Amino acid sequence: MKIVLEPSQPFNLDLTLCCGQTFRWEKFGEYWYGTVKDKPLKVRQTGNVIEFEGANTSLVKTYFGLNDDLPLILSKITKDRHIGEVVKTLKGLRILRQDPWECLISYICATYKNIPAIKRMLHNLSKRFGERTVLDGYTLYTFPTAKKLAKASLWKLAECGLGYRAKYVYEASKKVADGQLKIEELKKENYESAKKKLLTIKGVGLKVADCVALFSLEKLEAFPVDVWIKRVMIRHYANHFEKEFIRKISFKKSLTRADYEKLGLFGRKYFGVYAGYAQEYLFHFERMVAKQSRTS
DNA sequence: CAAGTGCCTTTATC
DNA sequence: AGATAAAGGCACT
Repeated sequence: MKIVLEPSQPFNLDLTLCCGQTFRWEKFGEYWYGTVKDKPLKVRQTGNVIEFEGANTSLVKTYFGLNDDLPLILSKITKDRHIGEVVKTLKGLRILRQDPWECLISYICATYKNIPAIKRMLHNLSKRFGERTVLDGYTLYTFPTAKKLAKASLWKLAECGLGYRAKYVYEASKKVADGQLKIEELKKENYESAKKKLLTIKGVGLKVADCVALFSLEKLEAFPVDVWIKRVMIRHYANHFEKEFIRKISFKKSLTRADYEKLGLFGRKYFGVYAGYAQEYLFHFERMVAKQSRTS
């Protein structure tokens, strides 16, 4: 099937899938292959045409954020010269609407790991506990359900490379499997309330909760603060904070709860209701710059 | 190439 | 409240 994008609505599939918000898409030839919910999906973009197989148009539009009015969002978050440059460079990157369950487990696993390692963990989990499907001769695995992971042994989860995260994944799986946590329902709640409930899960701190809220619960005002965003704040937004605060977070390796809240609140106040978009643009740009300066 | 550092952090403890 | 340590193991230098 096909979607023809409005010329006024920029979209860049490669950027959207490569910027680090999602971890399980793979490109084979022309097409990107992945699974959404429990179905394999392939997608490619040629200019303003999106071709796909495995889902209906409505799901594809929702999943890839194509219902967002991107020009409006980008104009709202463009508050200064730096973000202006970033937006210009990465225009077309959209926030996905991922499956909340997969997103939760992904970001529990993501703590204190780099992206290649996160991809490896999630691939191992899916290969071992997900459903195997084949599309165009490529083997794809669906993300395992909560029930499936709740029945797995801690030892087998750890074997997927989760390390100490295995117990968090296991506990979260039980909570979701037995209905203690209705994660889909959190979409209906506001940002603060959804975040509060996510924080009751072990292994979910402020950063993970913000990522799940932003990437799967439609909370576009969430502003996750990780090491990269911390660097962005120090490099480009230091004048919005006291010198002493910047000095302190530059020196310290990890943020205190209060430090995190301060940076997150700044992000939401400064960039507004679409702060999450600003976060992802700034995040990806900063990582690209870092990569470039390494290879040059 | 080996060894060291860092990783989209969180929890436990004091 | 804030500081500190510990936690798999992989990826990069």
